[in-house]
Amino acid sequence: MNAEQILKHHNLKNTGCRKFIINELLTNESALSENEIKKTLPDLFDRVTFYRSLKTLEENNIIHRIVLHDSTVKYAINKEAVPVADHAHFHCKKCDSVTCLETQMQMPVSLPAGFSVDSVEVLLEGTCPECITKNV
Amino acid sequence: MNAEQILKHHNLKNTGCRKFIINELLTNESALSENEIKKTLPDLFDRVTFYRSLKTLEENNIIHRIVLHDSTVKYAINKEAVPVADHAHFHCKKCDSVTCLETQMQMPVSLPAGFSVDSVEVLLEGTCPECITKNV
DNA sequence: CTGTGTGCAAACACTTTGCAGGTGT
DNA sequence: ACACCTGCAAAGTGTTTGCACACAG
Repeated sequence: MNAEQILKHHNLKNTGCRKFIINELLTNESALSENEIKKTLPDLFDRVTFYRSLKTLEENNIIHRIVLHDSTVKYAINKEAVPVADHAHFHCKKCDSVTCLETQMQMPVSLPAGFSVDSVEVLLEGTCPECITKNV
Repeated sequence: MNAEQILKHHNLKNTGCRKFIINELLTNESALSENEIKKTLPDLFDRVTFYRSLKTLEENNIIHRIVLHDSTVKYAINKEAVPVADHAHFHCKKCDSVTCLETQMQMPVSLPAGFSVDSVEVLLEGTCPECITKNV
């Protein structure tokens, strides 16, 4: 599905900013921050429009938000094959890229009594394959 | 160990703001945000001093920083019994409290090939025991 | 006494809100 | 035509930096 199809499928208007965000995320392996999304065309859309579009896309489960340990926020496309609830994220501290790991997640802790858990987020940090091979 | 002992043990000067932060975190079950720490005495120390003290305490492994999915930051005391690297955090969406779960963590994903992992962070979200019993 | 911590002012980055005008359907 | 999206201005929040003074060791 391309950007226009995705938007139509979610009954959202097919606007420039939304299409642009979806396309940037579709053509990119890793999750992107707002600034990284805008990198190719920095002044095409207003900052505010970006925030509102990102919010809309997130609310409609087209993208998901990833918050790193240093508080930076990145976004990634939701893929059917990789349900948001069930995958972990990998943050490479060398190149700062964030990847959705497509492997299914297991419950990481033995659930303590009395807590009711709605969602689990897992963030791995380390070095990604590209950086490991580069730094030989 | 009390606040002064902790600071001395880490070769840090025994200053008011540092003592205050450590004491607030020691006397509290849950992790606290900057604003929550300051709640009891809002104007005792400058905002900037808080940030610098929090940074120092974090760098010296006296406290650790927890970033929630909504980007808010909380801090918790490092306990010997609960190594930072090995415990998960629980965020109650009802009362907004954050708890360090003292149970040992298992590796949540089957490690994909080629990635080198330094650290794992796990954030559970849901409802805490107190809120569950209250809302009967 | 000396190096470090603190307070104040200012700047910066990120995000939200209100409103007027433009656009998709 | 109408609802909704966008751009601009402005404000709010969280955080950092520079500098002069104060304080702990």
